[in-house]
Amino acid sequence: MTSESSKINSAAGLLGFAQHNHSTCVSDGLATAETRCAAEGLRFTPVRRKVLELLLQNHRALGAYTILDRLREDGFGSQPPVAYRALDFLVANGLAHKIERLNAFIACVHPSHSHTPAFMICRLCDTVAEAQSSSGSWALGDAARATGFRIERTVVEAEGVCPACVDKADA
Amino acid sequence: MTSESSKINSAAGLLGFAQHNHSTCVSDGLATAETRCAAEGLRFTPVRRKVLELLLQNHRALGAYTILDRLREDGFGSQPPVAYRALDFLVANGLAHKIERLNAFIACVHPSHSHTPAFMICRLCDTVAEAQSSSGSWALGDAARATGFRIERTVVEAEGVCPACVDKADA
DNA sequence: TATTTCCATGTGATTGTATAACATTACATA
DNA sequence: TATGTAATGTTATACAATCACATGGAAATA
Repeated sequence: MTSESSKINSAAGLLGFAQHNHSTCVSDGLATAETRCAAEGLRFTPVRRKVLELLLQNHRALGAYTILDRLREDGFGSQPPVAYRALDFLVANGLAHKIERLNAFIACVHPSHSHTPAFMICRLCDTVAEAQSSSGSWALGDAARATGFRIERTVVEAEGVCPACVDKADA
Repeated sequence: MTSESSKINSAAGLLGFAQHNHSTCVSDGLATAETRCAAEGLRFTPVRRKVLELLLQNHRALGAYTILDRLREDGFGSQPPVAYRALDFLVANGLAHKIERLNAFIACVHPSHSHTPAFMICRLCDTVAEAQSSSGSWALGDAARATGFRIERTVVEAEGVCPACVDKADA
């Protein structure tokens, strides 16, 4: 890696903030998940599929109980574990991420390769954009290596105001 | 900034993992807080002082309800808002930080200057070490500037195994 | 095919985290 | 003393996450 910028997707590619044809996000996401699960012998069951579909519907993070409500409407189980188990599966297999700052979940935008995700959260419109970085590229990595701390997972979440909301914010 | 390492305190200085004379941590922390509050016209009340003292007692994050229990033992109010308001005050004034990953709180180890904190959390002994970085130095900053996203706060938390626990982890 | 095994789903109950809403008290100052 | 403000206290409730246990179906094995 030559510069810090190289570690992050070009800004124009940041889904969520950028204009894009959202109609394909859901279908593409589900198709990718289907393929991946088949390839790895994972069971992409109806509940799991439904939850991923809900997460893909917009580039916002959904709380577990919001998801639960939608599941109930669709005739699935209505107790918390139903949602949490599906979410655990999706997160464990890189199809979704948990946004710790919000205690909420979002679909992964590039589930194909393993990565250390980084997020930008707009506090006004709640849109969440996922940036990509290679693992261990953060400055923390240096301090960790020096101390002997073994990093297993890293949470990087920036909170602020997205381009579309900047006008509102200054008003 | 010349290299990534320059953004983070030298590893040896990472309190929490490093050997240090802990007996002064509490008293020093309280004294610093006292001075700062006086200087800035903030009221360092008994509850707030007690909560900071509890947080300073070890380099671990405490949940709000653990704090609440200790407050009750000391004759303070025992309902959630009592703890949360004190914690809000401490966080707002840079005397403590919230560890989002754990939904828990920890005393700041260098409350003197404003900073964007970064944490290393040991999943075995629950020790949390705070590293320091200048704001905007993270790789995310580049992507943010390019997109037009205005970062107001950044959460950086690494989870893993601390030097002291590495042996246990591999067993 | 029958059976066993494993995994996923479902439910009820419980614990933990956080805030809303409102009443009261302590303190500074006019 | 009267008044405004900040802090504290209490009740109740919303939201997040997990435990324990029962059921059912798909896949593997005999």
